Amino acid sequence: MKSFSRKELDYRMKPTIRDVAKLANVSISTVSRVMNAPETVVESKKNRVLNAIEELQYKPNALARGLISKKTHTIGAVIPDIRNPYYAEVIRGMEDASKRNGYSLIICNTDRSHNRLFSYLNNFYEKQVDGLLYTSDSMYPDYYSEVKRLRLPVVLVSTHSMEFELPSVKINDEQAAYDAAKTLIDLGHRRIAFIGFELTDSIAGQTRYQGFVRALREHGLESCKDNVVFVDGWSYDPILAAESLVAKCPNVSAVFTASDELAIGLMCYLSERGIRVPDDLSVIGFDNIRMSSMTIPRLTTVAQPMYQIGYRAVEKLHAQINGLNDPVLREQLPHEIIVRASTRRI
Amino acid sequence: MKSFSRKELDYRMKPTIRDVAKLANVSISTVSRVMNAPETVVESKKNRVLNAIEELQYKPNALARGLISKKTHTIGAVIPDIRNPYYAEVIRGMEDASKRNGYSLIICNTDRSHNRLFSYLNNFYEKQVDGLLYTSDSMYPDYYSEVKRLRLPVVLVSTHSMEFELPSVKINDEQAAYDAAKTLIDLGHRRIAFIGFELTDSIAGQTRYQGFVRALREHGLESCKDNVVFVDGWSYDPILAAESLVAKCPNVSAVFTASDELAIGLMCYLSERGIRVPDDLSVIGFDNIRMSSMTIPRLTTVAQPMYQIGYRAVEKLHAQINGLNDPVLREQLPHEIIVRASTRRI
DNA sequence: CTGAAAGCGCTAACAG
DNA sequence: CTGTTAGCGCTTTCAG
Repeated sequence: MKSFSRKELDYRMKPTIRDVAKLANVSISTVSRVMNAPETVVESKKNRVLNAIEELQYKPNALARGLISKKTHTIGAVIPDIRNPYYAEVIRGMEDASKRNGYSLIICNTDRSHNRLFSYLNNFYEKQVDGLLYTSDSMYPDYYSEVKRLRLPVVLVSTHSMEFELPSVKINDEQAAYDAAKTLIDLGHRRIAFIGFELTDSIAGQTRYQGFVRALREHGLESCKDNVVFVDGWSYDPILAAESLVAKCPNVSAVFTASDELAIGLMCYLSERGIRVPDDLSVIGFDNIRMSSMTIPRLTTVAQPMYQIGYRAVEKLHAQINGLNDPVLREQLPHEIIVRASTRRI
Repeated sequence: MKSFSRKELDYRMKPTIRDVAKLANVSISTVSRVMNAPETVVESKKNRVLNAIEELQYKPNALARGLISKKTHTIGAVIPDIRNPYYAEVIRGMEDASKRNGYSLIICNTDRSHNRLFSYLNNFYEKQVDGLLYTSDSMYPDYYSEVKRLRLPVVLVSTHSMEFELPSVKINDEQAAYDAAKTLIDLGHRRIAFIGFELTDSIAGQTRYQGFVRALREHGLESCKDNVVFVDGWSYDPILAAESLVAKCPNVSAVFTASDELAIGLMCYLSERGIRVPDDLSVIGFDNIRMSSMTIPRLTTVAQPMYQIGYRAVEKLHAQINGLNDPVLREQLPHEIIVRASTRRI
């Protein structure tokens, strides 16, 4: 009954459950039990197994486990571009939450390419990931139906979908933009401009512009609503954007930008043109990336809880994977205005 | 001969190779063959299989495959902190190279915790990753022996080891620091200071300080070699570091910092103290992170090819995994001085 | 409480 | 060229 195809403790091969069983003089089921339900194994055998495991430095093969359990404890994340400090921070939250909940994180950059998006989805499916984190892009119907067909749990991160019933976590972009504009207005500014993301971006583009416009409207400043420059949110040059804005609206006293990078580029451009911030122009950014506290002058901005967004997203995914209760489908985390030195009362 | 434990095309279950075989009316081996060696299958059957695959939207289970092939096409990367713009850029290179070579990337943040480092190593091993990317930390003997014991291919990224025969890719830190200091000296500066990483960091700490000192020595400026402040490379506050330096060396005309973030913090601090860059003080950074081209003034710095470091690291790992020829064990990529506006001739 | 046996989904000899 | 048959390493009934 002895298997000839099997090694006799060949030191070059990774030890398997069989080796442990042999050494401990029990069946492989018993070994399996001490790993998955130790309380069902009698003390004496359990110890023998534990010792064998220790001696062999045995570690279970997750592939074999996953093949049976249908769980890989791995989740896939698609991100537009990890170099963006915003996403870097979000990912950090995802990582920590993943570690906390026993998952590994496979990260993929999409550059918003539809092809890559699908290619990664396919790859995730083949690798049997337990779930998918879909970041900062709107949910396309064809992507949705594919995800649905593959029965892959998903949570949307820094984006959401009204069209589909998908869990998501993000801030309230419209309100955040409103608050930013309101901050400027409360400081006495009446000629305000905006650098935003294109309106085709329904998540960070439209919403923030709408918030900006609502603030203007509520304060009788509707004439400002054309003091706007839109950039492609995925491949913009902050300096160029600044240049366009200054050319288009030379007489404003404050500008709100849809990202801190845009604000930083603007301040760089202004500085080189001899325009002082905040003396000549107030600037308020968006995101509160780390760098924004070291700009010259330090940047006033609306802070997003980036780390928490990532962290919470994993928790939601975990809940979904395990059928746990998760009361709020579309979750909104609070934003906050951080007043620093780039804005002033006028 | 019919298996009762197997479904009859239950729509809720993922299709397996068996379903494809049944539908195409061939054996599972044939299906396997059209996936792995299509040329060995006769056209007619191949088409039937292909159609069945298409109809069922069949996708092979990578776990089952990996269990046999001993390859998961997955690599693990340990990184100190993904939020650091330097690593973010490196990871982007890793990602692209991974995609290119058919790997998925599992990313883990260590915060340089020894525990996390080992815990992730263990996890990688259980998940049967094909190889390991070890970033920016020196190789500890106990870690090395564990990696060795697990027979896990490794490449060191932005770090290297003279003690162990491990492939690595990084720049020449000593020379890069030398060049930075030399740039300042060539500009006429004679009172130069340095903000560096602690000397216990043998990779980015010692080497850069040594390069700095060598430049001083070669130009008879050895008296400057104590114009130095060291920070913990993993948890420093750039503003605090700047404060220390200015307090310690109030009379220097130029400072070289071991990272762009340190330089940015310094410029922020200086600006708030009314010290002008570069008029009163020249500053040269290190890394050339994206932000450094938008600082006020734009930062002169020594550029590391971060993206390429990550990219090349994956290629080296790939070569190692597959026993391909890779002539240079310890690879050094070129750095470059980028002169912008934060330095001036004196 | 414990072992034998049957797979998870797939690849790889090995015969035909 | 193609089907049959063993497993990869592990979990999970099912008897005992």
